[in-house]
Amino acid sequence: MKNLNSVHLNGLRAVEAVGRLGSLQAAADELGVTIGAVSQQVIKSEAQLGRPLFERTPKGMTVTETGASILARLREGFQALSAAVALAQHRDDNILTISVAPVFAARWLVYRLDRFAGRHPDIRLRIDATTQLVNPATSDVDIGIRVGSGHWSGVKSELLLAQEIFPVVTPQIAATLREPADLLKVPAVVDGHAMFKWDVWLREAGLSGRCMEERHIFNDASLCLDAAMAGQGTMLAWQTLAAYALEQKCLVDPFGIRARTGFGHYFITAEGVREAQKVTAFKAWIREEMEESMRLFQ
Amino acid sequence: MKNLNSVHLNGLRAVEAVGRLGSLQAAADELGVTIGAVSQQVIKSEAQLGRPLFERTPKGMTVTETGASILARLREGFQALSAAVALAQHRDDNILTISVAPVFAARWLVYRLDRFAGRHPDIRLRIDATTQLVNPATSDVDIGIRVGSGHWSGVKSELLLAQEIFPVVTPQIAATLREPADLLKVPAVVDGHAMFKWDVWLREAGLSGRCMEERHIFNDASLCLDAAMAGQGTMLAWQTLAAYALEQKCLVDPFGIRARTGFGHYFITAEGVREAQKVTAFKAWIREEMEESMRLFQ
DNA sequence: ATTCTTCATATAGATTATCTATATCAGCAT
DNA sequence: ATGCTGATATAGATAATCTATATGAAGAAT
Repeated sequence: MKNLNSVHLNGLRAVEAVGRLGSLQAAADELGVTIGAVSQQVIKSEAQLGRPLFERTPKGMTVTETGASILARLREGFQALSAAVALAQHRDDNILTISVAPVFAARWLVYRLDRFAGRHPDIRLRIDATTQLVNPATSDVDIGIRVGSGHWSGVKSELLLAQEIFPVVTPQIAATLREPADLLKVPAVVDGHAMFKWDVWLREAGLSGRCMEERHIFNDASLCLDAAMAGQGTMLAWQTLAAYALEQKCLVDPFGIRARTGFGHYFITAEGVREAQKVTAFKAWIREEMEESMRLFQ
Repeated sequence: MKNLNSVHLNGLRAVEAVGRLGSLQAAADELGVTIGAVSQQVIKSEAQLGRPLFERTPKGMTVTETGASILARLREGFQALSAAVALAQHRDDNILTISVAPVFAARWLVYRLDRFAGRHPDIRLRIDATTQLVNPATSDVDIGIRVGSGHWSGVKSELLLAQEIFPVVTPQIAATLREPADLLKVPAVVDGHAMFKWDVWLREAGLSGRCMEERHIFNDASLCLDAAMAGQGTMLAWQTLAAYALEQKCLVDPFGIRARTGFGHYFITAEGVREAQKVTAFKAWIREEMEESMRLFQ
């Protein structure tokens, strides 16, 4: 599209408007400039293109034949540009764009969306599932939820839930366990991206210095949980990851021993910006759902 | 498309280029400006649209989700504008655009076009049939042929053929005529737009002061000739109008008396411009065809 | 820990594009 | 002859766009 370097886009727009509207006056009205400006731009554009596009008659300007086919394409072009601008400037205040980790979406949020729709029928969610940290001030996201230290620069973070870890196994495996030390002999499936290690829980369970039989490593926590649900061993899970599987009794926490990792679930919003009502409503709803979800851990 | 008034088209182009090429540097190369210029334009366009279109990462700029759909439309738009510019700047030197009166095209030129194609296989004609006088300097026409005085301002005119008029009738009507005065009793069909009257011919035929029985008036010379060919009377025709009908013996010139109108067929070209070779070739061909066509009047 | 590289942004001021205001021209209608 | 309509030309003001340069952030290499 380097050929556009040899012409002025404003001039092409003037040409298109005159061609479509039939006179300099009508084009000037639409473009918000004077007749003289449009006349100059049309004349200059014809020179840049090396071809007359209009014939001047006492009754006004008529399009030449080749001008007609050129104008048809100009019109397509400016109509597409206009549609782009309309799309950009359109504000649908009833869409809330949230950014969450895929695993959070898949293992906790997706099961609750109907309840959000029931509570807030006027708000539609747009879920951007990504592991990358997002800054709502410089992206088109309204709010994010992430697990981490909470110390991220450039954003406002608000603790939602302190992260606790605990082993999960299938009920069949759980039936073979009598005390926490029995767990040392169960193969462990490992989430390679996890920000914590087994020793954090082992310490909490009074088994400092001991080691798990770590086996398969997964690059996705969801896959890792699937492996545990398939009976391939135990996984060191956290609340939101395991909540639904626990609730459905596909997995159990055999001893109820939980260790804090020092990390947490945080809301992420733009710093120094007054919070939109839909964002406030969403946070309140998430807090209620989280509170209800955590009851099954007591 | 008034919404385009609130944005800068050059800025939208910078946005599109960055979105398509992935970096400020690549976009700057295509647009022929510096990185700083592109950066400023993108930032200003995001402000004008009221929405971020890119997320800035250490590896470069990535498109936001809504940015992607906006950029898709911008791309369509600039591709169409680029196609328009390419179309305008394209020079097909093998197309010759001529402007002739519709009646000249229909009654004389169209029957000879195969011979032009045979003689000049590399030149394609684009025939703009219109009664309006054309100025090749200010339109996209290369050459015109018109009947008139030849005194038109702003153009160069070159006599091709002096206009002569003569009555034409069907062979059946001709068989009933013995001398020119017999024609006075034949109904005359009249071309309302003709620049001459019957008295010009009557004077030449030695019938000054006499009158034809003028009947139906037509606003199109071709229709008028059709009426004559349908046996509805005599028409005062001129050479190029009647040539083909005479050649096919659908009509005859009963007495061979022709009067000069003072008008002529003229080539019309742009003043003070060196003639393109294809224009010269076309004129030479027309002169040969005209010469051959006029032989049947001798 | 330090240095280098890559990519984007900010700023000041120069250059170019675009605009307004006004005068003028051509053709048509009265 | 006059008035109206529509386009064009011109001078100069205003805004858009650009270059040159400095700066900042993040990641890679040492």
